Amino acid sequence: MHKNILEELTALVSRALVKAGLDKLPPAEIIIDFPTDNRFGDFTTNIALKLSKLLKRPPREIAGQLVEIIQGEIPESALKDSISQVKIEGAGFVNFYLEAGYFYDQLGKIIAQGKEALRLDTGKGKKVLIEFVSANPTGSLSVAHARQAAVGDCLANILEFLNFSVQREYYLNDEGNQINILGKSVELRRRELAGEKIEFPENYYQGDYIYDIAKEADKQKIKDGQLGDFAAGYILKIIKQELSDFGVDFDCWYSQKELAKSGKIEESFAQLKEKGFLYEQDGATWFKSTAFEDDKDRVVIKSDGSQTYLAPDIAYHQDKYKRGFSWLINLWGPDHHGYIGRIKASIEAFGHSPDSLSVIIVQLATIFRNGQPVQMSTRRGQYITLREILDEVGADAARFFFLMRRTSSHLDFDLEVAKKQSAENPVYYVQYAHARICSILRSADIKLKEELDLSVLAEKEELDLIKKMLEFEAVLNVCLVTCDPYMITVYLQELSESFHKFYDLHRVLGQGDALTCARLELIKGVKIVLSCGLELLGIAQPEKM
RNA sequence: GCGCCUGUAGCGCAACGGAUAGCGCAUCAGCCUCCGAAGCUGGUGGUGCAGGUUCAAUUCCUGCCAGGCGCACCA
Repeated sequence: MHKNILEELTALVSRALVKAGLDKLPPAEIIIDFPTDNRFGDFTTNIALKLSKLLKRPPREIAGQLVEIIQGEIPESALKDSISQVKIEGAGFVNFYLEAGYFYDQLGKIIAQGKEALRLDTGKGKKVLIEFVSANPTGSLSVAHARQAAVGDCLANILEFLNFSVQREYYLNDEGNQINILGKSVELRRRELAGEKIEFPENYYQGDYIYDIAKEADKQKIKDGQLGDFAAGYILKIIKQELSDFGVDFDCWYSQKELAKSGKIEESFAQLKEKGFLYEQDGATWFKSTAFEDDKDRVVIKSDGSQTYLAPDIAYHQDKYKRGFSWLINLWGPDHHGYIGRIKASIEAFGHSPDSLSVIIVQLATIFRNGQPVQMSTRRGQYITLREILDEVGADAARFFFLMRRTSSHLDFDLEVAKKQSAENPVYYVQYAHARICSILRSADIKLKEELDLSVLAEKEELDLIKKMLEFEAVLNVCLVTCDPYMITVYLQELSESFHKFYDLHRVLGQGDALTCARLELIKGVKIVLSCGLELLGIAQPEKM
């Protein structure tokens, strides 16, 4: 049995190319793929089409030469029992048709090993730090944070599954201007509660939660000067609880205050200065980010002597590398996209490759209720919070909805649809397939002694289902390459569909021992893959609904 | 003005540059004496506009049109 059919086929094609003297393309150009439709075989490669221009020969002629050599190679290869046919089809595609036995072997492996059979060692233990949410502790988490939380956590799950060593981190903005304003907001509200007439500035935090904090601060007799820290601590506790209820747990809460105290900011400035990337102008200190493809240089110390937000951020990213991470992933809101250039510039200034930092811009989600967008204003403290979404639709539906569009796309999230327990709601479609399988397994009262023979699974729907299961690892790879978990949600709906189709046409129970037994194993396999995918999404795998 | 994201069926969306562009809702017609009908089958309906690259473009590039968001010595 082969660990990975894609690698084996790639190797086979590669050898054939060498033998034919046609190895003119870099090895990475050999791509073995799932065909768009399974009437074109089980795997396909477009290599002949790619070579056509280079060799100035018709693609089908090249394909013919390759197929001939490949057919000669097969008896010597590890795939000799698996490949049934290699054919040229269409414009010059080389399509591989596999023996059914291959699929039975793979199914058997999944049943025997469970989800471990689906695991890949792509990461080889590489240390990756994924930073996400990182909202200021000045109010409840918004919808935007909620989507980032879902995407970040799920991406981290996938990377862990692919054997990366992942740390989830939340950068905590626990000092600075916003915290000062937060403290003053609480101070004013406290005086108001004490009966004093106050003017509440527009740029202060308007939400009602400030009153709650003011009451608590009063009870604990917190001094005015401490209110910022007190309020931030109070809110942070709420944020942690919200995230935890959403199924998102961070390994590290990185405090900006601690960073400032550590002297690391000054240290990074000293290094930048030494390298000649800092200069003074108009009374401010500037980082020469234009040396690295930023639009303009950026102020790090303002003319009044205080630091901009960029100052600790430069040191923070530098510190990520110092802690041993070789791949940094940051999830930011779309309002931060202009920030990418300067942060990449800073890591380059310290000699790191800009490619070692992946910045993922998570586009906004618009909340709808019955088809009408819900208006939001953060400034006035009027926005839908993660807490409200959790209370209204639950963590499972919320996570699935946040993940089911490409991360770079806007997302419409209708609370009423997410609440519906019907086909309109894809999360139930997938969970229903899982529950249905569990139900059949519960009804199956069979203790068969007969040898299990999966080869009785010869129906089209049975083979389609097995093939769909085997696509799972390719889906994980797409998630890795695109740094986007959403493809899993698409895949799980497809796998569920294959299962429902099978279920509708073929009965599992009461089909005679041999067939029933094999079909039970088949649906056990589907359950393993569904369950694995749902687990990566952070969504429950219900046995009953 | 500049930058980012998005234009696919009446609506919401899918398609790693690949072969006959898929799915849900809506709508029309069917499928439960039988493992869960929260399911399945069939019908209707199609890539914003104009160029370019490619053997091949919904996908990549340029321009235009339309929508969303962002453009601080704020964080």
